[in-house]
Amino acid sequence: MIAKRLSELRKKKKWSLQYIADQLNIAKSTYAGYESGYRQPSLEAVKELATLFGTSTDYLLGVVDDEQQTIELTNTSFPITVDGERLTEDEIHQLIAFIRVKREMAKK
Amino acid sequence: MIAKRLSELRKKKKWSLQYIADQLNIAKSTYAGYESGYRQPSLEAVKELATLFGTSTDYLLGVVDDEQQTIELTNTSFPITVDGERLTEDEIHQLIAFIRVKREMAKK
DNA sequence: TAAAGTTGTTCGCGATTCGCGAACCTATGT
DNA sequence: ACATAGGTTCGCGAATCGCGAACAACTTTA
Repeated sequence: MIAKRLSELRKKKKWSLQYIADQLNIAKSTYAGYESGYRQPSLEAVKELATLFGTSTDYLLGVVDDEQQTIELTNTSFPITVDGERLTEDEIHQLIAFIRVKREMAKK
Repeated sequence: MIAKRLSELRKKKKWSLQYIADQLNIAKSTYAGYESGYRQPSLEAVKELATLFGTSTDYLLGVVDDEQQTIELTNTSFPITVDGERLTEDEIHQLIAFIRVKREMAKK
């Protein structure tokens, strides 16, 4: 599974095997092994690859199928900030209302 | 890192080494090696452990901490949705502007 | 209370897998 | 034609794996 995901992500980014190998400080053939399924990356390498590709290890390992996490504002348990300052519950509700009104008006 | 996390999680759940080993179909000594740091679990084992503990591989591997992740709107790394519908770049900018204006007015 | 389990730790063993450079092919550019 | 870059595969030595065994410290059972 990780082999397929790595191959897809790399092609999407149009990166070469050598480039990724350089970023992780491993041999080109080593990384090639990851993509072909001939080798399994170390846990450390998996972490670095997730960072490099801007995705999660859960995605690389196939635990989840979404490359990127999406944040649903109406149902989020995460703190949300603007300019580093956290939004209050009320502010988030205002933003949601704003978006809903905006969309409703766009329909007419 | 994974060793520490596994040990913490197992104790929190009050499970024995043997119980986890049975769930993963590996030897007790093998799992013990994971917790002591003497061995590294396979990628497959990491996935199964995340499922068993009800956590993410990102947490097990130490990519993220248990602390809640905060989403900075001005640095939108994730897609954001309201009622399941994704916000456009413009909409996000409007929300940011809205919050900034609101804060500025609150100062006066 | 003696015997039988349970738990967690560590060890050595054989087998597996790792990471590497080398070699090779194809395509592209000089 | 030659050089360069990307991608694939191979064999090698070294590192690591997963296992059962053995052990001490408790806890449970008879």
